[in-house]
Amino acid sequence: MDRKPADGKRRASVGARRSADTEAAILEAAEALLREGGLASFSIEAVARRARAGKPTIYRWWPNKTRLLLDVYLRQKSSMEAIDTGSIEGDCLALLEGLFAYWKSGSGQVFRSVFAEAQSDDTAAEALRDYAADRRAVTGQLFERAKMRGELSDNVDPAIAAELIAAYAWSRLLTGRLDALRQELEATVRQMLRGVLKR
Amino acid sequence: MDRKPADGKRRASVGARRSADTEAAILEAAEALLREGGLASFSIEAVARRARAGKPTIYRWWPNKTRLLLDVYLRQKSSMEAIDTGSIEGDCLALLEGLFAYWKSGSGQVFRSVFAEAQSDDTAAEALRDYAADRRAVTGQLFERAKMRGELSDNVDPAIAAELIAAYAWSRLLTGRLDALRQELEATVRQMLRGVLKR
DNA sequence: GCATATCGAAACGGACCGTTCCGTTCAATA
DNA sequence: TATTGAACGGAACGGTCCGTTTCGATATGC
Repeated sequence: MDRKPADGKRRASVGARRSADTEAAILEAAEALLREGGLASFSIEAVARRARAGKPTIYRWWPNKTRLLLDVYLRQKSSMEAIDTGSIEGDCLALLEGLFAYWKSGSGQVFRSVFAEAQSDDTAAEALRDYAADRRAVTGQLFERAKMRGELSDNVDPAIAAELIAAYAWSRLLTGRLDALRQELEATVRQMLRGVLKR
Repeated sequence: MDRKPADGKRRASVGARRSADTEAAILEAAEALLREGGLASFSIEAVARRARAGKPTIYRWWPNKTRLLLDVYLRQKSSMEAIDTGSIEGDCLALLEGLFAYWKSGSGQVFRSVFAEAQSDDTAAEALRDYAADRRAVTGQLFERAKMRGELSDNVDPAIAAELIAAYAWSRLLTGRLDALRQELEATVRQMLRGVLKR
């Protein structure tokens, strides 16, 4: 007995190894189900059927349904190329238009599912908080740059600005209102940047 | 046979009528479950157990779980007294602080559950859109009033302003970040109202 | 060959949804 | 007051899903 190494680590490679094909098939099936039917049609059983995999195989590599959902979500390449239009107004518009188009292409369903899951699952909530903080940092750079250019007031907090624009985009996604006209987006961005107070 | 009236309408009142006690017990049990454990612990079976009611009784009056959730949600008294501090900055601060305190008192779990449900259920999504539009109208009045007072620029759109502040509050709720310090809220409101552009 | 590890298929217990049946209770009416 | 129809709670149902267990088959390293 006790044939394991003293350090407790499993031996590296005896026996069959994890099938990369199966892993890919599971992730692709899960993503497809989410994009097509959202969280309602996303179940481990449906993923297994579609991937021609066994449920135990899924549970061998993912501890539960939420983790699989998060894996699909985090695996999505942002594919958001760097934004730099030269003005903060142009940057914000490009950000929102790019985001809305990306979400409308199917990824919105995945993101919405993560949001839904995060309302009752702690691990999903934590993952979403981490992701949101990361996005705030990235978007904040747009405002940092604009500040460097002298476009913004000196006492502006880029993190707050990034949070406001992200909150707007998310609320549009989560209430199913991504069909904003260009003109509407322009008015919103302009008011967000200029504020409302009389000057 | 054919003892029903020719117009097909049911007779108004023969037999027992809907028990107001039972209806109240069901709604109270449902609300309590949502406030205590969120959407995860909200099931028709649990509601029936807690309300000492039969499942068929619930399904007799509510077509499905989502409608019962929405009924609990819409029955919550907003209890939000009218806001009028004299300045738009004070109004926005009072709005956010009141909202956060209200949500922290337990109602936040109910609202979060509606948001989660709305990500995969169309009737919940529609109800949420309607509610959001209503809130935009109410909050927009704060900005209308400020405009009347001459506090705001003439070309400000109160609806956009209301949408931005609601989006900020919701994103805080949905990502579990209601613990904003007073100072943080003040900075956010100030930046939202003044904008970020150099003037 | 033999031990180990993976795989898919099938089945399981448990929870829940939404429905059906049953016997009881309640209230309007004849 | 007796009758009648409607609402009630309890029990059970078929179905779906979660997460687990068992099984036989297959792939890999010693």
